[in-house]
Amino acid sequence: MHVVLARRERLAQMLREHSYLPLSEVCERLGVSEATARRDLAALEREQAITRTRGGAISEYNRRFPSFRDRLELGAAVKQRLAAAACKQIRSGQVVWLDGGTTCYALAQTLLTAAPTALTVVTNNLPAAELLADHEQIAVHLLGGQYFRRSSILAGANSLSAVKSWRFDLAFLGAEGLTHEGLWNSVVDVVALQRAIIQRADEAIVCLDAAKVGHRAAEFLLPLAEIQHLLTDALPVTLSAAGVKIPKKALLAA
Amino acid sequence: MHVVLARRERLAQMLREHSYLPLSEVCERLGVSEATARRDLAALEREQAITRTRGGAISEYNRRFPSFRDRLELGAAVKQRLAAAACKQIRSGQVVWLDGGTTCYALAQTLLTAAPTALTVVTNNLPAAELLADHEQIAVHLLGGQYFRRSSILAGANSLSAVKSWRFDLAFLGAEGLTHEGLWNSVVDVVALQRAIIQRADEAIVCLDAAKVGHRAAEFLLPLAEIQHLLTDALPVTLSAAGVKIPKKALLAA
DNA sequence: GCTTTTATGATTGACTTCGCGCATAACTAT
DNA sequence: ATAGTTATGCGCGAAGTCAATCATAAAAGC
Repeated sequence: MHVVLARRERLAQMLREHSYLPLSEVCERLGVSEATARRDLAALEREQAITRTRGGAISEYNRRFPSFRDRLELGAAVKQRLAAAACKQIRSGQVVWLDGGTTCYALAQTLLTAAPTALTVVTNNLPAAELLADHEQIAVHLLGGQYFRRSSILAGANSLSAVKSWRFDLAFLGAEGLTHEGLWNSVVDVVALQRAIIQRADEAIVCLDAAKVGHRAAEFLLPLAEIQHLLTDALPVTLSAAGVKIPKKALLAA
Repeated sequence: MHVVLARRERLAQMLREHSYLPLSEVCERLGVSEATARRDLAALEREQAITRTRGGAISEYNRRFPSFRDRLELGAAVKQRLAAAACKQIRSGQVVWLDGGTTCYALAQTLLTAAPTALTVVTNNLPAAELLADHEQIAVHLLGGQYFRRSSILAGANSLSAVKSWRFDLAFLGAEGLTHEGLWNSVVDVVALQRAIIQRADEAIVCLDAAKVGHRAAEFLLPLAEIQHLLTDALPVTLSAAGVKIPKKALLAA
């Protein structure tokens, strides 16, 4: 009873390190027959610890950047439209901040293909960093900080002080909500970081899909008046219905 | 001719993002038949861009932390012995630096299972950070810096200044070579970083497998006299044969 | 100690995936 | 245009994978 749980934990561990293992190797490493290996795999899959594939199993598919992929699917089309619009704001050679969250990740995806010339991207968004690290034209810098696996970002006091050594030409920020009061976000550390970034950026662009208009979150980020640029797919009607008054010149077309 | 290469690039891209795709989805997303999808997969596998599995393909297995896994296999048993010994030096509640490289990654692996109580791990080693981020008892902090995919570490000027906000109880360092002159490493940025870390650590432990004794590398790190602790599987005979004279009390048993 | 429960490994048959060959379609180059 | 090259889709047999069943071995409970 206990020995089997330990073995399964070991298996989950192995998968965590190897990301993919064919069944044959699972058998070999665990020293069990195919049948038992399959049973272990099935058990772990029930616990949502791994994902089975024909002939083996993977773990990273679930484990890495958890919930990130799911959220990414939500409103993917909208986010890509926003990302494409955001991409146009970027000039060659600029130093650009990329915020955490799926909206900014979508921008990273767009950059990867529609990338301009040389660019310095600074981010606390680990999936985005992984993605862009491939690109020859883009130098990727990760901000320091504590690693929060849930949100796949770096944040905390160290991030805050790390920002101080940067100046950004352009900063793309995400947010959880937008009301007549202004912008909202859910995590206090993230809000503090975003404020620091805005201070150090020549231009700050808040990227926000229409679904977030009219919603609050736990932490207040910015009053409306201080939003330099808002990039959204929300219609002017939607914005004014929520009491959000933004000067036209601050609105970027998606 | 061109259209097929573009499609394969798109496929590689898709895999980069999804890490695993079953054949059926590849067909669907590419809008081609199974046969063509297989051919594309086979082509990309020949280019070492992806790894095929029965029923699909993965990319991260190859792409993420490239060469890291390969190096990890080399002398894995030795590295694990070193890691186990290193682990014993760690006390509860300490702030520990974990260097880049596979030797320190092995230490992270050991920590994951044989973990003590609460611990703060600071590192520029991305694979290690990913691995440890799961652990409830371990707070993982990533140092800021430029992301170098080849070595899977963060380094550069920003890392150097980020170190200044830390103090470490314990620092585990890797190195590429050890001669009668002292320690060597291959990358200048890494050496600078290591020096800064040593300055800010109460105790610095250099972890080094026997294969590296007697080898130089491009950059000089530390003279013998300044090595506080050396953790190695090399025999005293081997060390003295290479002219490496280390006080006994500085030598940690592997 | 003996019974009950649980875990394991082998076997079986249904099903899936694989790569090959071939015919057709698309694309190049002269 | 037209001949040659390359890419594509389908069908096939071979090989691989899967879940279910069953007999046996190991553990657990009383």
